[in-house]
Amino acid sequence: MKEFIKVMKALSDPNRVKLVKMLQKRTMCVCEVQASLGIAQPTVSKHLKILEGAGLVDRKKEGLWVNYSLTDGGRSPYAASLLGNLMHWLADDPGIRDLIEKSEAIRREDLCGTHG
Amino acid sequence: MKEFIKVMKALSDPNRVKLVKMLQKRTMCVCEVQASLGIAQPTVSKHLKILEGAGLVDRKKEGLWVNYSLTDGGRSPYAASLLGNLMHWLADDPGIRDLIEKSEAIRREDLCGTHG
DNA sequence: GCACTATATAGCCAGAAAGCAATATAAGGA
DNA sequence: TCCTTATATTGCTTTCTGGCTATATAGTGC
Repeated sequence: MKEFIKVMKALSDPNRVKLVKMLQKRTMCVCEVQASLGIAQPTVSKHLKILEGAGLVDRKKEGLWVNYSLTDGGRSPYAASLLGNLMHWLADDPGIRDLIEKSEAIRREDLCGTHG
Repeated sequence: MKEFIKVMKALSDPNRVKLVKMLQKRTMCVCEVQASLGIAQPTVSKHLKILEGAGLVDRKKEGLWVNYSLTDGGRSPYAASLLGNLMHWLADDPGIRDLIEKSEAIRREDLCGTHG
């Protein structure tokens, strides 16, 4: 039950759902998410932690950056099923459409210092 | 998006999930739910209203009683899908098992005045 | 109309959750 | 080592949520 509630709660926040929808398109680092959603960086980190705790998202540290991507759902059947449904759900939502379009134009190189 | 969030929020509370699992077995009135979950009657009404608002539950007034049942999901594809999944999800959860067993022994006639 | 009963609503409180600014951590390059 | 940078954590404030008691509403039967 606890696992189930964790997944549902994780997907009960608009910003976290948007995050999942963006990660369907590509792996993203924190600063890219921050720029896309227009919220503060610590808030993004918090959201990502909640998604990770629910088994919806994986983190992979690469140099200074941390790359987040959707899980394969292996850790939680609830997460797996919801992620599957979310592949098509909200695809026609205007807010999501705009966000995806916007997020696809965002590159970490343009946001952060000239690291690469 | 709003519709989706409403469904997810509705299913983010343990008592509401338990309620759905009980309604899978049979239609129930408020006082039966109250006795099963062991929470106050107004709290039950509030939960049912949230589930109804998300398109997960239907209400049908019959005399003094109000009978609640699961919807066919026609009002919301999100509700439909989640209700479908919840038919098997949590079936083996010990807490749910006990609750279902307990709730099946509860009859409105034993709870309320000798109305019938 | 009046009494009774099942449910809904209103009002309140404690705890959870989402947001931010400030600070700490960790990794890379000089 | 020291500086810079990307992310995480801390601490705080505000809003939302779940619970309760008390009261209102809506049927039923006299």
